[in-house]
Amino acid sequence: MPYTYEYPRPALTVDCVIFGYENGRPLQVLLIQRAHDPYAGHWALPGGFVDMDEELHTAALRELEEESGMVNVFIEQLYTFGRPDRDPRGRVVSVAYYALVHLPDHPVRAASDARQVGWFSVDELPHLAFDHAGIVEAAINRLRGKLRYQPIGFELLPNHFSLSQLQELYEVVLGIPLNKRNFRTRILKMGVLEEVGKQEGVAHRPARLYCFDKEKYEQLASENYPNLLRRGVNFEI
Amino acid sequence: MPYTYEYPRPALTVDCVIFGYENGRPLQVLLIQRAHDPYAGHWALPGGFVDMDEELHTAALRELEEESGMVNVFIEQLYTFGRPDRDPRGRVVSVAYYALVHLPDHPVRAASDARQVGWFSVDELPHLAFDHAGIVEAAINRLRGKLRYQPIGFELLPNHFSLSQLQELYEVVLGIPLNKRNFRTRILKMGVLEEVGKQEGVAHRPARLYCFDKEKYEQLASENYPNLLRRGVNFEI
DNA sequence: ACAAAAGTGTTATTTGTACACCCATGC
DNA sequence: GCATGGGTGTACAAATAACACTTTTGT
Repeated sequence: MPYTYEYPRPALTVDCVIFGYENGRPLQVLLIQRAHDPYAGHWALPGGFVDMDEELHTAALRELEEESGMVNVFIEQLYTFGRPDRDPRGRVVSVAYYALVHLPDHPVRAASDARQVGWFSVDELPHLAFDHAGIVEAAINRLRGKLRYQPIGFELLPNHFSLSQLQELYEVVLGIPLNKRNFRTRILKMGVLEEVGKQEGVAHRPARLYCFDKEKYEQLASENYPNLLRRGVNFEI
Repeated sequence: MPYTYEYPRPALTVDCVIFGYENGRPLQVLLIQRAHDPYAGHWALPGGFVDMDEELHTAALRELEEESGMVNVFIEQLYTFGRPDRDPRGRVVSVAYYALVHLPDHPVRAASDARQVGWFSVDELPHLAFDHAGIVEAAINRLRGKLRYQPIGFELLPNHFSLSQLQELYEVVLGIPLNKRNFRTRILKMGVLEEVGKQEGVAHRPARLYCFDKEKYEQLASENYPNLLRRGVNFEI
C-alpha cells in the first residue's frame, strides 16, 4: 500500500558506528555484510530506515539489533549525512549514531538484511558501502574528543579494574602511548576512583583495583562548571 | 502532482539558530514570526523543508535567506531533532544548524513565510514554536563549548580590534566576566594575533589594534595536535 | 589636573613533564 | 633470586589565578 505526499520527500535512515574495546586489543568497529542491493556483499554499518512513529535513536537501536543482534547499547548522535548522491537508490539522508562497548559483553550474530557480521580493527577496515568510510572517520574523531573530557570508557572494563587496564583503554582508543606516572597522578587526583581491592594470584605485585564513582564525578563536574567557563579561551593549541 | 512511495517517509526540514554579536551587547538570536499554521503568529527559528537535490546545509542557507534575507553565513550542523510528536503536522525530522555572525554586517528583512523577523536577546526569548526552545538551548551550549577551543569569533569584530573588544566578545558569549590581565596574557601567548596599529582620537590611552593571523593559528594547531592527544584524560572537572 | 580606558608587574600556587627507581608476587 | 608488572619520588618548567599598579590619551 503506497504512501502519497504533495511534495517529494527524502528517505530517512539511521546508521550505527559501534566501537568495541577489549583488553588491550586494537579498537574495533562492528560491520555487517549486506545481503541485498545496493552494495550486496559489501561491508557496511548496521542501519536502516526510520519508522514513522519511532524516535531516531530507537530506530538506530532497532536496526542495530535486527542486523547484528546487539542489545543494551548507549548510543549517541554523531552527525547527519545528506549528500544528494550518497545512495544510488535516490535521496537518502542518514542520521548516524555511535557508541563504545565492551566487546566481550556484546555478542553479535548476523540477522535480517545481513549475511555476516564482524568486528574490524579501525585501521584495517575493508572497503565500505555508501559513504560509510567517512562516517566511521567522523565517529573516531568524535570518540577521541569525547574520551578526553568525559568519563566514557569505565563501562568497558571489568567491574573492578586496575589503573594499568584503564591506561591501556585510553591508549587503545587514542592510538598513542601515555606516560604511566603522569596518567596515574592525574586520574587519581580527579578523585573519581574508589579503591575496592587487590588482584590475586598474579605472578607479580598485585594491582590495586578500582571502580568508578559516578556520583562523585557528577558532583565534581557540576561544582566546577563555572570554573570551566571562567577559564575562557583555550584554542587547544 | 503527488509523490508516492512504497513506505511512509517522515518530512525533512532544516532549522537555523543564528546568533548575532554586536559590540558588547547581549548575545542575540534571530527569529521569525510565522505567517502560516501551525503556530501562525508565533516566533520560531528560520527553517523549512529540504528539497530533493540539495545538500542539507544548502537547504538551511536557502531557508535562512528566504525567510530572513540573511546571506553569507557560515553555518555548522548542530544536531538532528526527531521526536515523533515535535510537529503537529505529523512526523517531521529537523536537522538544525547554527552560526555566530557580526550583527551589523547582516541586515535582515522579513520575507516568504514570515510576518516579521527580529533579534532577541538569548535570555529574553519569547515563547517559541515547536521544540525550538530546546534547539536554541542546545545551540548555546554548543557555541560556548566551541568558543573555548576554537578561534571562532574573530570575524565578529572589526578588521582591526583591541584586546578589550575581544574580551568583551568572550564575556558576552560565555555570559561571565573574565579577568583582564589573565585574558591578555593568555591570548597573546598563543601567538595568533598580529599587531596592526593603534586607536586614534579616543579620550583615553589608545588601544593597540590586532588582527587574527589565521595561517599562524592553523600551523600551531596542526603542530600541536599530537600533544593534545598525549595529554590524555582531562574530564573537564 | 582629571577621567577613562589601556596596559603591566609580581607572586603564590597548582599543573605538566620527564626520568629513574622501588615493591610485591609466583615460580 | 629473578622475571614481571605494579606503584612511587622528585625536580624543573610552565601555566593559573589574583590583585594592584602604571601609562597614555583628550578635554
